[in-house]
Amino acid sequence: VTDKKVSKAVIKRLPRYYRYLQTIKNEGIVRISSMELSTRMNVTASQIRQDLNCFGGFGQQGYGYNVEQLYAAIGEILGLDKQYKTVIIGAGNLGRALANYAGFERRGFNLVGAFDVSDDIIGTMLNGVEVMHIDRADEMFPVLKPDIAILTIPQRYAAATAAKLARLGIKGIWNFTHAELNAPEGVYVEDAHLSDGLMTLSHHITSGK
Amino acid sequence: VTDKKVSKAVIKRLPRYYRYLQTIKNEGIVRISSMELSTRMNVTASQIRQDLNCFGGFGQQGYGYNVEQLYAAIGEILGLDKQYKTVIIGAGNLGRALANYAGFERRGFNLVGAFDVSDDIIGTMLNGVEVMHIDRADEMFPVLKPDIAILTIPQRYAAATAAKLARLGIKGIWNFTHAELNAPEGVYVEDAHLSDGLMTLSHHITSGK
DNA sequence: TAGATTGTTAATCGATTAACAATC
DNA sequence: TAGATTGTTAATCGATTAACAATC
Repeated sequence: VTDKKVSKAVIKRLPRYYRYLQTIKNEGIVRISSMELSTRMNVTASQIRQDLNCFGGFGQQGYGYNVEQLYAAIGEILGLDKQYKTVIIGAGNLGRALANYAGFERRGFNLVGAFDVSDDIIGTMLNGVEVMHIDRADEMFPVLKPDIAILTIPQRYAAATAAKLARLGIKGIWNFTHAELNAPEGVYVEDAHLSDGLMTLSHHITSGK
Repeated sequence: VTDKKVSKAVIKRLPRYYRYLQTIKNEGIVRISSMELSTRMNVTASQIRQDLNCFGGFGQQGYGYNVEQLYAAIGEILGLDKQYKTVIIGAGNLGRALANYAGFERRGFNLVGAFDVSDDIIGTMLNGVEVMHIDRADEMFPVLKPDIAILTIPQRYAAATAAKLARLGIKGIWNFTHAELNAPEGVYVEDAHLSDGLMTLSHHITSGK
């Protein structure tokens, strides 16, 4: 698995390959050619071969790709063979839904903590952990050692909280707030701006696709 | 607001412009040049001018852009001046969280119905509407006339349900399931594959950004 | 009028697709 | 060996950036 120069566009396509390969694997298919896969996924076979080759030769001439093997390889590139300690920052509706999100634990994202500011929420249980006041983060982070923070708080607290998380040594932030966080050094921010999707949707409906 | 040939890349950037302009507007700034905006947003001024020009000349030479006006114009392009009737299909944790999502109503997305299959959930209230059994969709859709369906159900029911929604005349589907829906004719599908974001996040953490 | 900044065309860059030699 | 299909290079396409004339 030797990386060449891998463009951001390629990385963004990997989860999609991974999802399709999972389905194909579950159908009991053992091998697949770039051509077959391209038909299923509605992309060009050329792109598939080009993309996969960024990470080394997974295929075999005259045969194609071993589904199981390719699935595992992409999973590894995506870091899905690892375990991640995760905390929820903001245990409101969305935070709670994400904490209970099924695919979450299964994919190696283990909830180790949850924080909020509301008295109504603090002390309640969330997927096996007790929700604490955010002020206890400083004391708890060295114990919990979380890798990833899921940020589901109001926009106005986002920037300061992100800075604090960075200071406490978080590696990645999954950002569900409206704010754009300019990622602190060493922290990767993955934005999940739900409202952007909603706007794109409304645009397409209104303009008639 | 005359559309030239507008690329998909441009459309996808509009929500981001919209968000920034909202912030700038709230700061009380009246006019802004492409240069100032480019510094804030960390894109090139050239791209901003190019993008905005797809929809006609919003700016003025020697002056820049009127923030209020540009904000309103982009909102209109995104169809945010309209109202949309929305139904939740799958009133589990995520569905309920989205239904209660603050920015939702505010942006013109009005919940008019919610459907599920679980006896525990049917009959409960969700943001002002009573959750019904999905089998009642056929009877209720002609009454409710929803524009958008938010799909938060298990993957295995996704394809069949999407087909049903299309048959009942839905215009757009906000897809939170793992499944890739090949959009039925006349229906726009906006995918919100949350797990993709999580995979990208894990990749970046593991490979060290 | 002079200065500023857009709208727009041309140049560059990157990403996608096509083609084919290598090889299983 | 012959057929199939990859890995990889070259050609094309589209999107981004630079430049500048138009104009407020």
